[in-house]
Amino acid sequence: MKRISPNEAWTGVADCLNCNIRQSVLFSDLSEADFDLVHRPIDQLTYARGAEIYGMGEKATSLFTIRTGLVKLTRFLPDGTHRIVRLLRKTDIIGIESIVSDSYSHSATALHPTELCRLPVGTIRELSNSNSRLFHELMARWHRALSEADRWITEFSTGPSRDRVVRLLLWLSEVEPDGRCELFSREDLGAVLGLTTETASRMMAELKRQGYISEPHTNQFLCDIPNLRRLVA
Amino acid sequence: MKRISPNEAWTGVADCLNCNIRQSVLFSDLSEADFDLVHRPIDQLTYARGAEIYGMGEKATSLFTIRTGLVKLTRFLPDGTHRIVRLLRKTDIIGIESIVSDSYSHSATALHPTELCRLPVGTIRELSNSNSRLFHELMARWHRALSEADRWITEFSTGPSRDRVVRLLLWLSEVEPDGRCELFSREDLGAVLGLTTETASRMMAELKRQGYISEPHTNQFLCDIPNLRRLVA
DNA sequence: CGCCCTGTTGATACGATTCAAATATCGTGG
DNA sequence: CCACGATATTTGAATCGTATCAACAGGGCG
Repeated sequence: MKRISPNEAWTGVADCLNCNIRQSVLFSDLSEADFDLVHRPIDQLTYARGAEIYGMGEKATSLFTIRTGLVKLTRFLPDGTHRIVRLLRKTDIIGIESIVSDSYSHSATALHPTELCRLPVGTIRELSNSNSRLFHELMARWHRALSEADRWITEFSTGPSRDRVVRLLLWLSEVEPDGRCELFSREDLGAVLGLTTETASRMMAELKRQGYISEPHTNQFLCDIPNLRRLVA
Repeated sequence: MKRISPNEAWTGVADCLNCNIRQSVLFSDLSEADFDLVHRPIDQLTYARGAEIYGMGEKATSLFTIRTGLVKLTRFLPDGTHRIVRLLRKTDIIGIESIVSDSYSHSATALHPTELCRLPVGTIRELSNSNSRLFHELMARWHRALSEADRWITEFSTGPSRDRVVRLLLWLSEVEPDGRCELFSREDLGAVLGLTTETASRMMAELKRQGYISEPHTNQFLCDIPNLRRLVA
């Protein structure tokens, strides 16, 4: 439940012009001249599993591009309960609300070891005034975020627990080859799907027994995608 | 279940300069000169209860500002089930995805009699190139939409059915004075909260019996806001 | 080695769904 | 304006699924 001593490390200044995920990144359309306008350096940071990137309500000063890893966004309700409202991975942006809001809307925590680029919001604001492509790219990001939120509602918050688990496995497999997918704690799994830890665990165990998934290493699963798909068709 | 012959009516060309919700509208910051750039007229439309405004997957050509009424956005799953993913009301925008997407992400249907202004997406795209305030306003709208989606996940898709119903009643009361709130069918209520029609109905009946809400007219409720709040604190 | 944390499993209680029936409401045409 | 049929809502009883509480197994770490 409680996660203490999160751990974060600075790993260098980003070289955006030679970024290896450049084509899917916020700055993909920027010219070399545009980069001259970026005065403050863009830092690269590494977070360990469980490390908090920012907290809900904290002053929002930066947005982040995920280079590798998996990040959860958590929201807390007044009654003390909480729910994971999104999972973000390579090339996704977290903290995009900093452009238009003073504070972060969620807590962001690394679920897997994660590398980020930190973009000071001032930089983004300046660039987006002069660069309409960046603006369009930003809009597309908002759209993507909203689409994911909608999927969360329809796929991860609706229907019986087994279907929700299956849909999440399929979602996690989307970006990895041959049905590989890396999971995380049963507690977080429950918080994604609006289920208890025990139910999440039971469903995973049952899928394993029925041969839909196997677990070569801890939390490294192999999914029988076609049959899983059939389960939730 | 089935709603046929939805009904829509053109009620005039909008006079944006003298709009009575101008301060909360997308064009609030536009100058008179900006409006000269708006070549195509902005139509005002009226929709009856149950009328479809656009369908999921349809070619997205316009976005709409809600002047009065209540609109549901529905998403359909491959297995045939559906879920209402957002409710939108006065000053909200629907179809904002048309700016960056070819097709609408949801079906939009009027739950109450509804008046809209239809803004051709071309107009928005042109204006947002030259007008950085419109830019910023658009971003703020995306942010608002995303925040609402997050509320949907945490408040309307999590926890026991009674709490979900109560949270929705509080949400509906937010924009109306003294705990008034206008509801809609139990079926839609269920589709908002991820519950069956029967469960939604039972919860409403129980809240009524316990005195938390009363129903002076059909689907016109009076809510005891402080005590309802206490229920979900 | 033993402790703590996470995950798994079991038994039971509770809550939501399902199916069915009765009642209320709405819209329409007489 | 009322009566009728269609539709929506409410209620009931049985079933099913999930939460809860509790116990236990396994792995990692001091």
